[in-house]
Amino acid sequence: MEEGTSKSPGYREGTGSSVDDEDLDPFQWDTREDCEVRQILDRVAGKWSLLVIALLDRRRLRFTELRREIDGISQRMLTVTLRQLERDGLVRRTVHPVVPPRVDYELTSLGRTLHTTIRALVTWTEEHQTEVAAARAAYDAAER
Amino acid sequence: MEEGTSKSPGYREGTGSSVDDEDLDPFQWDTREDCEVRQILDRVAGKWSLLVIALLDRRRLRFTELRREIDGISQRMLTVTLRQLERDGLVRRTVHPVVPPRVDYELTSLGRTLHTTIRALVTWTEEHQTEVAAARAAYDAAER
DNA sequence: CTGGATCCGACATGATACTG
DNA sequence: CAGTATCATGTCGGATCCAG
Repeated sequence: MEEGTSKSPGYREGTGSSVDDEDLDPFQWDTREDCEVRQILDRVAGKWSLLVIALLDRRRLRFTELRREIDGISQRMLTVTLRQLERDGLVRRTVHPVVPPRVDYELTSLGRTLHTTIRALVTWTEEHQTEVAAARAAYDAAER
Repeated sequence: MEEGTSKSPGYREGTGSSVDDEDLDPFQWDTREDCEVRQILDRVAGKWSLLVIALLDRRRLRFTELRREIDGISQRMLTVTLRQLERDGLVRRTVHPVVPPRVDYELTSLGRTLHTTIRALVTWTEEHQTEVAAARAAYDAAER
């Protein structure tokens, strides 16, 4: 491998109890961003991961189908992205032993729950894109 | 500037009607990931943004305080991160005209709503870290 | 068709020195 | 104290060639 294969040298756990409380110290979860949060965040933040997840959330797709639907992705990145998602248990890869190789990809139940969570972030973006754009315009204008 | 100052050459809008529907095509929002979604995602996915946001969600902090609390961040990245967050309207920067320069940083209301949204992703991570870790272990074990 | 292996450029981050 | 400027480096993503 070469890139996002970070071997995660080790991570503490045990504090993994449900954290629904609002008034918790940021250190409770953010300090250890090298452990789990960042791992997932890096996966989600990838240039194509989100798109692949969204596509697979609709229906299972073949390698070529994904390649065609995304259009703009290199087979290299599609492969890398799928491998990462598969390794994290978010995507299931099924190889059909037929003459022309056929491989299907689909979201696992875990992947589907992540997609649901991610949608919240996307929704936030859609709801506040105007405000962010305005803030940027104001900032850029003032910085002259 | 040098890095994440991506000038966003332009982005379509007008389709910006409220998108609260659940059964929408992934293309409805993911294809244009160069426009808004990715912009925000890149900000959130940054190595330090999340940590800074979490810290500021508790209380306003000075530059040095952030630097000391985070411990591991370079003054350079702290500056860059804060500038990005400020440009996006997530953080407010206040300069006090005193003898030894004093600058305060605090989340804007927009930044606070983003923090809330982000927490969902963090929560997901905490709730499923075990499954992800297991999936990785299984994947790595099988790949030999 | 479904990838694996390489080379390479772009950008993000870190380290260090300097300044108002 | 709160940065800015510069240089070094690691990683990500793209292009290309090769293979089962």
